[in-house]
Amino acid sequence: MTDKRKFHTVRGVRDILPPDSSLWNWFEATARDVLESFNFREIRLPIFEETELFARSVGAETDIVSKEMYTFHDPLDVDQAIKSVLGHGLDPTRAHLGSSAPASASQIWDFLNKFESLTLRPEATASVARAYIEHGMQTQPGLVKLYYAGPMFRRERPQKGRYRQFYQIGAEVLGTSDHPAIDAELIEMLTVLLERCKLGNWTLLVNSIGDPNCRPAYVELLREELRKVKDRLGQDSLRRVETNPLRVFDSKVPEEQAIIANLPKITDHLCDACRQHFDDLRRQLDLRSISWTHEPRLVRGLDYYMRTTFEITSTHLGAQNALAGGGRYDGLVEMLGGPPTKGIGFALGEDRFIEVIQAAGQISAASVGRPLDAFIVWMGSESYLAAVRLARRLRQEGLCVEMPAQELKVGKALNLADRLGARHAVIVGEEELLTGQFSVKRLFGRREIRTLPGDQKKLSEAELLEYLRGSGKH
RNA sequence: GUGAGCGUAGCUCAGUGGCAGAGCAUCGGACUGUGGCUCCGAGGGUCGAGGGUUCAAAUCCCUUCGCUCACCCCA
Repeated sequence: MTDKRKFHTVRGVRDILPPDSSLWNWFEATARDVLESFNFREIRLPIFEETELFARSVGAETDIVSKEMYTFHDPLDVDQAIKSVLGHGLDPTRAHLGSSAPASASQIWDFLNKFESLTLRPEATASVARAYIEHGMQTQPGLVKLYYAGPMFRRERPQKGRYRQFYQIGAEVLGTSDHPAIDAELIEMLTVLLERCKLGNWTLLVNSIGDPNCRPAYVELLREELRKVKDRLGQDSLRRVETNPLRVFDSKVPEEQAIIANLPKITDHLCDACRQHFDDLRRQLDLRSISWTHEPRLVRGLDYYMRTTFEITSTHLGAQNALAGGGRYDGLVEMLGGPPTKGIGFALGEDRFIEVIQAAGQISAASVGRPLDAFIVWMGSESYLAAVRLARRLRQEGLCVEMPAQELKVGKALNLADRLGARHAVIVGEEELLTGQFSVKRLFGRREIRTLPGDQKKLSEAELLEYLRGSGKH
């Protein structure tokens, strides 16, 4: 008896199939090209890290860390941990309590959590900071400019533009300088990528959320103001007044919008240094002809952000309309045990970029995918050998070639070539073996005008190569 | 975690108490050295799953699972 159960992807993750994968590959290649043109270099990072890294950098109280991470324990490590405890004559199920009471499952879990706890990365800035410290990159000349690409994991309910395994490309600038020109150039880089993707319907939002000098006082002010109107706030906002007043700005409750609009703006309460930095940033954007909108409500969710925050939004997406977001995080590296370091970066959502590129319709999988240059039609065992050799030769020359494994009737073969989207059919049969000339037939797509006859010519192998290479470019 | 909508063939869907259907797609034939068109045919289903009502359930009721969108939050 075989189990007939069908396997399927788990919630929130998905397969990316051809032809869509062509568009993904194009996008990634384009992004790499743009980022490297700004002298960013790729850093390849692990998919999982110590849980503690994310807890410390992203913030233990954030949604990401408190409820969205995929955390697990390496069985070997757990085994070792238990043995080491037993070796000290301790019962692992009781040792943590210091009493003889049996431990509950959750207490045991908490105990094991003290040992190697690993987490699938929910974002990658923490990993970059870790790598920067681990490899002593502060000794490198100039700024350290890195980019990464790959999947991230967050356990959220999926919806349009949001997945549990999603893909990000991010760029980070680390070093001793926090000059606003760095921030502006990073944003400029994003706009170049948007142009390369032929996207028009996007908006750049910028803000400054101050630094440890000025933000605490502002947060307190905000809390005071919110308490005055607390009877008009919803449950979510009410809770945030105490936990994290800045988050009230994220509320989408219609009744609260008027209240939010009247709240004091953080940019009116920046210290001199932060104000200067924000003013300079906007000047730097202006001199690059990048249009921006000051969005005082833009407060990013991760604890490590300070001063500059920015976001690119698109009208083509649903509720999850952020294509990319980022900001400055000057204290992060030091907080993780590294040298005092300035830093800024962004992450862009590949899933969302692809969505918007498809909606814009300027670039498609069909237009960037690799075409099938030739389909080889062969007849009889003698022509098969010649066909195999021809296929190898054409492929060596960089052409994409398909050849049926079994002999097909000519009509069938051409029909298949057509449906596969081949640009040419090359016929190898008795006649061609005798003359040394291959019959090449130009194929037209199913949608093209049918009255055009496929022009057919007889060419030697050398001529054939030339012909296929020449007509491949359009 | 919460709410709403939706689950019938590979895809898009019709069928609202009486034999499980259509279009597209796939495969074969008409058509053994020349494609798209046309025509003919075939395969493909636990009607998401489980239970209940009924002579009879894809259809009505209950439960459950899944998907989608939205909230929360973020890329």
